Amino acid sequence: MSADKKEHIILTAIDLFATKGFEGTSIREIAAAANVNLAMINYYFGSKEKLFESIIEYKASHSRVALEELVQDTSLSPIQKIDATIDGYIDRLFGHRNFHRLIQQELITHTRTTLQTHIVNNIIYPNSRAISHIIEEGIQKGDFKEVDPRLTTITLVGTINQILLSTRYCSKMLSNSDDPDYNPYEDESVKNRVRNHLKLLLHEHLLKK
Amino acid sequence: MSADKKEHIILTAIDLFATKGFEGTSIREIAAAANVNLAMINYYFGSKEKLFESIIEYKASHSRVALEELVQDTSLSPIQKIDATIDGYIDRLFGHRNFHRLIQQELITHTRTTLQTHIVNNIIYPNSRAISHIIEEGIQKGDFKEVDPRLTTITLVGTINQILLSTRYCSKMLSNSDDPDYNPYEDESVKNRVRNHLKLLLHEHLLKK
Amino acid sequence: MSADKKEHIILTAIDLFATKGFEGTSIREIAAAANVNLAMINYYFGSKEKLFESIIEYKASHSRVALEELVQDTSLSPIQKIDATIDGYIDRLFGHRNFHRLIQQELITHTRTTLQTHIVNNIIYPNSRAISHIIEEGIQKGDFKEVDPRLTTITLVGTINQILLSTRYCSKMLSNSDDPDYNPYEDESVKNRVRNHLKLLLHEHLLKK
Amino acid sequence: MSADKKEHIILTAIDLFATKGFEGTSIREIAAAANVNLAMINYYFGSKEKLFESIIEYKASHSRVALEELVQDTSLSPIQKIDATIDGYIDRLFGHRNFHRLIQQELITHTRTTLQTHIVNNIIYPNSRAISHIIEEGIQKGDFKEVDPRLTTITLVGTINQILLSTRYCSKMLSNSDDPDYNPYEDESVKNRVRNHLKLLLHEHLLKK
DNA sequence: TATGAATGAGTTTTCATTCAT
DNA sequence: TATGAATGAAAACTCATTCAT
Repeated sequence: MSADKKEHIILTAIDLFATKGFEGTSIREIAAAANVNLAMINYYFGSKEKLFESIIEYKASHSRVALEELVQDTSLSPIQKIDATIDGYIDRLFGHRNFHRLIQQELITHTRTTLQTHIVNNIIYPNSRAISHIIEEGIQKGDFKEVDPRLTTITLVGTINQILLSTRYCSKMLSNSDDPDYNPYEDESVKNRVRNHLKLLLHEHLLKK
Repeated sequence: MSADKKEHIILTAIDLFATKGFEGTSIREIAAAANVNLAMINYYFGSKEKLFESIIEYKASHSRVALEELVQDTSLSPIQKIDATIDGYIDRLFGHRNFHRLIQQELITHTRTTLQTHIVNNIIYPNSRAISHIIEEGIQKGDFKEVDPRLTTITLVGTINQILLSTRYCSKMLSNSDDPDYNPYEDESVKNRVRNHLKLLLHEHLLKK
Repeated sequence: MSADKKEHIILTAIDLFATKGFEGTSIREIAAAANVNLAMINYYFGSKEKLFESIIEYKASHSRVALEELVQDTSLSPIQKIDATIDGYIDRLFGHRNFHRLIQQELITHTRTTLQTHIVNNIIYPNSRAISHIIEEGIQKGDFKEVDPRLTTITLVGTINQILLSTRYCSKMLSNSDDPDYNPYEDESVKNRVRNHLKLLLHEHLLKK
Repeated sequence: MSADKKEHIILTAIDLFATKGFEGTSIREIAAAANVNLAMINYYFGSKEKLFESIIEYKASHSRVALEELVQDTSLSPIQKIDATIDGYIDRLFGHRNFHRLIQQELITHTRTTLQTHIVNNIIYPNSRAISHIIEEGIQKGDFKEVDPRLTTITLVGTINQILLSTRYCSKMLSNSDDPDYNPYEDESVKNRVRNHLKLLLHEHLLKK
């Protein structure tokens, strides 16, 4: 099978898994939506669960965050790194929100324990730890106040996650919209509003006066 | 069926749904875990989906938040209301974290559209709007800065949700623990740490110097 | 339980069985429709099947046809007996059409073999045989032609059954009506039309010129 | 699945549905009788109800009656058309008596309303109307008396249906047989007797002297 | 490599019936 | 006598997976 087709299946599966959940989606539906043969999915991915793992792997390799490099970067001040993190996070998570929702579901439920461990240890935690390191660096350098680095990280990540959680909630909260067709995630003004809020919030929280 | 038994089934189902998802949990499992006859669940709740709705209803009526009263309360200053909200939210959400996870899953996925609308309109959104109102009141009174009330609310809610999301992530982030038996949600020091972080964060963000 | 209540259940069950079939009707539905306790039906009739038998018994004793007496009656000529049979049959079957449909279903299918034998031997066949006897008597007396008495009986019974079979078919055929609320069986003009047709048909067929 | 296997399942289902009713027959039984996997029936027909619809469709396309052509045929006189109709009907209905019983059950009960409408409008009524047309043509041409065409049609159809209704009733009435193994529908003498009776009956009823 | 057909184990749901009171 | 609660058995249906080609 061409790599293109494999990718096509993965992208189709991400959307379905994200909106219907892993057990709520049948490989029959995925096959139909991706316009491929039902048996092919098992043939090429091995099983439904392996398909899920392939999705994780594919995304992990295609959208790795440059956070670790950011941490190492000596040309930027800690607060500049924080701003860069906010900008990067918002762009990336808003763009891959379905994959992100997938991950979150997998974290909330934990049927596939080893996979969850993998996700936490290799995807979620490293990113959070990198942000924490930036904050710790700022504290050490005397730029930042003696805040709780881990919880500050959680606030940053949690705010974005809360927005990504539910289109409906997000629309109601940020646009007072009940229109089911409105997509707040592709509204640049929403993105800017979030960016500004987070930067303001964290500057106040982190920077010494 | 006695109300006790009905409640027992609901509480059992919440835990299972929360950890394995709605589709990932069979009513067989629920029946076994609750030690009741398989057919009884359908007999008394009508269907698996109706059981889910019963859970929402039950929880909505048993754990209604006193937020609206807090908004109306004239004896408290806006910042005191924010502090009370943080204290109340943390206690309540930590205590009902499984139900809370259930709700979040339902929001991420949206197979049951009308139920989701119900949850957003009647449970999630009213609480968030109440918090926003407190912030707006503070701004009007001149106590608070001209922040974004909605996004500030999202930060408050999102931080707690992020912590509740995954025990594993929370343990790693807040206790550096890989022990699968450690429960950070019943660790008072964790709760206090979160409380202090949120109060500090929001005081800085909201209060005029 | 009062006899009235028992009768009420039976009458309710007849209507449900007639329109949804025996296996297509649950005793739960019957209990709900008759406004009685579900367990009571089993308690008083023993089982669903026994309820069915009770229906047969009840109807057999409450609407027994006077055909046998008609056969014996020496004051009427054979053709007068035929006319009386037509009149009586139409009135009775049109009035009890739901019970009649019940019986017909039971004859088409034959899951309950002994009950079917009972119905044929004690309800259906005796009536048909009585009509055949009248015809045979007419032949013997020289009033009637040498027709096939059994098949002539079947034509008489079959014509009425065909009309009773399906309200929709009957409405379309006899009234050109597609109105789902129209009830041809309570339309006196329809009954008269059927009566006249059958009498004309059988007079021509039976009577010597 | 091969068309043969599909046909095999349909034919098996017709027999079971005809003798036990639709709700009285489980797809398990059908699968066992047809020697196919239980899941395959749902897999290929979609559901039990869809299987039923497939049966109707299959039969409708495989045994369409040539009645409409008969109506148009100008080389035959009306009474010749009637005779041809009788011959054709008897052969066809006797041959497909199980499917015919199926249809009749579906007409008596009416759980599946739209399907019933389909059957009446597309299968039953067109045939009856075609026969009525022949009779009307005979009346117009002056060959036939001014009879009731619709009721005369019902008599023709109803007589055959009455015979097909129940093997037991038919055996007792036409052969005085209580032998449960006797099949009157494959007895040529029975068929001839019915043919002759109907022709005699209708000739007398229709033809001017 | 690719796929239509097939299947066994699982699901939810419905049912007639029985039980405890 | 009467009934709300409970239950075992069976129903229809769905599913991921495998097989034969």
